[in-house]
Amino acid sequence: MSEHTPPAAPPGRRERKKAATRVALASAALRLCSSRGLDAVTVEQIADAADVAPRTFFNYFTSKEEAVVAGNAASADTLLTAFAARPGDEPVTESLRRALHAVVTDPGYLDRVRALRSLSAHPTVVAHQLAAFAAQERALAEAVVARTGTDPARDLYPTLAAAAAVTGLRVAVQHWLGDHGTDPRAPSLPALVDEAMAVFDAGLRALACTPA
Amino acid sequence: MSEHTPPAAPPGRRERKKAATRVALASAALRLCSSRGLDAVTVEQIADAADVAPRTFFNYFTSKEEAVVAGNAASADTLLTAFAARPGDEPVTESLRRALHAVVTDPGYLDRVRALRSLSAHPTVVAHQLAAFAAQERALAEAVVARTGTDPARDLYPTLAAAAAVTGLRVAVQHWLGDHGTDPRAPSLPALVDEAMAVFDAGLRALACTPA
DNA sequence: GGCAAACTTGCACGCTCTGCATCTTTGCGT
DNA sequence: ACGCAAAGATGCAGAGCGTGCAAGTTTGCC
Repeated sequence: MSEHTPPAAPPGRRERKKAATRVALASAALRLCSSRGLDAVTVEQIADAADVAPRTFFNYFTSKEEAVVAGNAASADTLLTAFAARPGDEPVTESLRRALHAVVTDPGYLDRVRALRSLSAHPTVVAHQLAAFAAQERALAEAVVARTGTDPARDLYPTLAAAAAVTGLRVAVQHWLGDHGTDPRAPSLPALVDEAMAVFDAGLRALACTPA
Repeated sequence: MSEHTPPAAPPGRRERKKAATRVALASAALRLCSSRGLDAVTVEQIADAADVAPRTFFNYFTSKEEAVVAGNAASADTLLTAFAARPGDEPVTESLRRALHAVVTDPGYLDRVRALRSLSAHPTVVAHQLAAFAAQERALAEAVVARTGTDPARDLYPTLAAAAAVTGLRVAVQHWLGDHGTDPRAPSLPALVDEAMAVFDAGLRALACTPA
């Protein structure tokens, strides 16, 4: 997610090491858990794989589940960056659609989605995954507020737009993971995203025209 | 959620006791945690309040969080029942809107929402709350499938419609909880639900007309 | 070099959650 | 009514989780 630090500041060695440790823990967690199964992996094993003490794990994450879904922060960054890169006079829904495309066409994203798929049987993982989505949604809503100058406390629009985008992404990915392999000519992920966003497009444009 | 048991079967004493214990545990968990704070409450205290052994708690729920949000199953039932009660020739979006009204006008629902509000600072509770929403969404999608006869593996519509409804509910409640008390003439919860569903209405109707 | 802040690590402790064995209750047939 | 079998409740033990605390170690900076 977006830290409120100066983005132009070159991160020092300490920051880089911290980030590296975080990534190492998160990827080790995802790799181990998706291959062996969630409950067959202990925090100690994850810490060993990342070459830190077990105690250190809890300086970064409060639970296995949190570490497993931590990679979603990368998608959130992709989404926010891509949204911010769109021209300001473009309709918000179009910017959102393009930003979603940037996410789903990122090869790393698909790898993570596939790895997480095997863990979708674990309710706690799913729960934390949804929490990550919610965080992404909040950040996106803020970006929409910044773009449109609306007041989120008075206007439902930015929250709804962000929710629609994240929901579209979630439904598209869910559907894509579901019937894949069964149907050789199944729609592509970007096409599913388009289909989902098309549903929300008209309504959101209409709402955008009526700020209080 | 809907058990696949014959609905006309009168539940025996055993079933009734089980249901009573479940409710007792869930309400004790919500009451204790919302008043004292989540981490100030142990499973043992919840079990004591429900007058069962600590071990028994885990025969019903796998964690405190799950028990705290268990009351959402009631909302899910309200939603599904209200949706099923709508006439079959009514547009699905209209049925969904009415069903959502049935949920948010249920006084018990508002009590639970308010109680849960104080726990929204705990990431694990929020995560499980979102998981409950997702379960509600899945059940609703099945109901839409049954109503429309669409194929969820091929058609995005039922999943998207259910997701839109639950998202609308979530955004409306979230917004309603946010600026309440600050603005005396804030919109009512049903009005917010209407506003959210209005955004999704046109797009969903258009999609509904183009099944493969 | 040396200081202070930040990070890592080890330790201890209470709580969570599960598997297993046992006991009690419920449902049901005779 | 009796008794059996299934289902639930309970106790116990143990592995693992998650956190506060008090070190030790590294980093940034003057």
